[in-house]
Amino acid sequence: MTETDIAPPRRKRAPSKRSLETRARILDAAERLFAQGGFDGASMRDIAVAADVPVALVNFHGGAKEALFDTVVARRAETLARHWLDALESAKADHGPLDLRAVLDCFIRPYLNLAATGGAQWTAYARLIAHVSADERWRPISERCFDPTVAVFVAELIPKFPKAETRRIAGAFVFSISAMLSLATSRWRIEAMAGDSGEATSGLDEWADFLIDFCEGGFRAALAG
Amino acid sequence: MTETDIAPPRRKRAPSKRSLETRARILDAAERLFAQGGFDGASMRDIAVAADVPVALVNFHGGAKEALFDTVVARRAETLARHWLDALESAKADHGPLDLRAVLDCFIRPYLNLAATGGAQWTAYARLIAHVSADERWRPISERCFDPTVAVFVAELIPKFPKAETRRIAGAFVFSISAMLSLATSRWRIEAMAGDSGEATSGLDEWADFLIDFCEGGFRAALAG
DNA sequence: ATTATTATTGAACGATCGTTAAAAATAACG
DNA sequence: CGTTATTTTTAACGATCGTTCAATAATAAT
Repeated sequence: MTETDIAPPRRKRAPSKRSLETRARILDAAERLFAQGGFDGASMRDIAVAADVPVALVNFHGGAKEALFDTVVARRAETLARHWLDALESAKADHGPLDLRAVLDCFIRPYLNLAATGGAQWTAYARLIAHVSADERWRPISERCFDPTVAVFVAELIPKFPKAETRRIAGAFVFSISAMLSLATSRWRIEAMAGDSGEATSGLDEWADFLIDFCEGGFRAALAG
Repeated sequence: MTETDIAPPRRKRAPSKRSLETRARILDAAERLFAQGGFDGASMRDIAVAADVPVALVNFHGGAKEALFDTVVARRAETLARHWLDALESAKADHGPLDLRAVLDCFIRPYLNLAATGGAQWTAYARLIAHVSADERWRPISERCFDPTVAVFVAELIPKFPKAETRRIAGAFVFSISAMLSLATSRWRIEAMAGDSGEATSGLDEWADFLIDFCEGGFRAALAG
């Protein structure tokens, strides 16, 4: 029982509708700005301006800055995890035991779909995850919000490579995750590297298929035998 | 001829040896702290303390903060590029025309080698590159310092996939780069995901081979046909 | 409608930020 | 050595940072 285990303050009344809207507006603004500039790149005042509220309200609804960051990341984590796990379960229900590609598909496609077609907030959240994933400082958040789901997928892959060490399967999955995040956060880089040539712009599904091809081939080649 | 094209101030005397040492100490400290916390995560005062100099000296030797960041990134860029291109040329000289794996090897291994065995400063620099690569804000630096070399490698790969669009080859290379950076910056994540099991820790070369296997397989699978 | 609780506001706190200016010290050159 | 350019130091500037507090307004509960 450390000092951090303080009991949450007891509420005596339900929060008003307006208050909930304000809170949501603040969290949305924080999500957008944190996604854009990371934790240090967004200030509480920037967030307040973006949410169109006085600065003190950000502290009131979000707590201290680190707590706000934590709240913003955690807010959609469960929904995203459910998307991931639902994809896994419904794929199993539809096609029986899953092969490697199907497992990768269940991880990559829901994320890219939400990032591209889930609205501006999910687009921001997808970028935010990249920040959390890149900075060791947020490892506790990662462990709490994402690692459990990732562990499910890794566990799903282990029996498919009976001769491979778990460490390597996890490594290949980390490679896949980083490639996935790079696709969501820096497609501009890819398009730029291909030159200004007017090649037809690819859609989401095309890139998703391409990425899944890449990861599947990577898994097979790196864990063969 | 814009206002930014100001002529560099003419020197009338050679810089002293002590001054060069101080400058190097400052750039080294900035490199370490920028690598750790990114541009916004490191303050000029932190850098000054780490370099054991007064704050004003950081400005004197490094200029404004953005210029300092730029200088730090550019400082080792040429050396790294030469490592990359030398690997390419000497591999060609030794084995004639290179296959896919050899090209990937020439890109991945020099980077990982420098990151792991090039000393603390190169380890920091390897992490710094990940920051530059992840933040669109530093795209000009990327374009100037790294994109030319990357373009050489992509050009080397194009004839190996005559039926593939350049955009896709570039995409697969970006996937490979992000996986490579993730290996240099977050091996802790991989080791953590594999569980606390006491599996023997892998060395650099083992992980490098593994990553190259992964990328080669990814390229072949994604660009097949 | 009254009251108790929550939400919002405006202002301010101390700390730290990047940057600059002017002396003081150091090193290079004639 | 004496002179001059360069480097280092010390101190301070204004701006912005995260956070807090006392007030006022708004709202749910009685």
